[in-house]
Amino acid sequence: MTSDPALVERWRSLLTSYNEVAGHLERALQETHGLTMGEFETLDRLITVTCEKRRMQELAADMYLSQSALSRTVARLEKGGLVCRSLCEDDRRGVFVTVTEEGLQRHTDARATHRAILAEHLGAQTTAG
Amino acid sequence: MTSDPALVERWRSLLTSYNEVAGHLERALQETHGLTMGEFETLDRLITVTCEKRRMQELAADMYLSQSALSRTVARLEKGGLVCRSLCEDDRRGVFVTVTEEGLQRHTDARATHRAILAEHLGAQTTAG
DNA sequence: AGAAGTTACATGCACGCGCATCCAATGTCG
DNA sequence: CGACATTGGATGCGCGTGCATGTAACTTCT
Repeated sequence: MTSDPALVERWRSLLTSYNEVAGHLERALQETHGLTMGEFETLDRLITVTCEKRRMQELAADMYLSQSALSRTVARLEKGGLVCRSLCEDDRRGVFVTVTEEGLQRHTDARATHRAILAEHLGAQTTAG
Repeated sequence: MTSDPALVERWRSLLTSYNEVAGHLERALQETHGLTMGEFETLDRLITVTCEKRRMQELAADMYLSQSALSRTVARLEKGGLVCRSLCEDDRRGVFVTVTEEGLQRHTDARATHRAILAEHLGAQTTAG
């Protein structure tokens, strides 16, 4: 119970797989599209969703980024012209995030890289490297 | 081919699982034993192995940490008295890393926390949360 | 309405990371 | 032996993160 080697094994696999893929993904996205993995994932979440505007907290709930990390990530994306932050009138604490056309374009470009890296480094190992 | 939603799905699962577990693990290890996840994993590698001494690069190859990250991690562990760095006489560029008794003790303590967190946050989800 | 509590996001701070680079010790070749 | 490339590891630097906190906008309770 307390000594469950299989569990540790699974964790090491997860750790290895994650770092393998994340490392390559981060590098590839960065040097090809100037995007952090978190930035790409954020764009991805923003675009995948049906409604065009999303509030920060919805985004945060959807993904793994902490609230502060998301805040800064969106700030960076906005600074790069990839998204817009606009005030929510219903609840003026809230912030809506919208993808700009440039953001959409960048995401589309980056998606190719993304898929390629996944295929290369995640496709090989069936379940756990 | 280029559009393989299953692959992306797997990646998102991996991402979510990893961050879920890693987050809790990091916090738990930190506040209970004053160890980073990387520090714990390093100790773990050092101890699991049969031979008592390990060279930096062997360690690095075994785990996901980059060379620089490992260097600093070991430096921190040494500063905390958990490992010792000793020169390798055969190749005086090399550095041997040895776990001290205190390091062994700390690892044993932390292992319990480690297992508990894994059971709690990795045991629940069968393959991919 | 006014005070106290809660929620949404931003920000100061310290920290670990990767990359590029530096330094010392080997190895190679003429 | 001396010059050049290579390897093992340490370190300067910039960056993204989480935690704790700050600020503004709701909410609740009296």
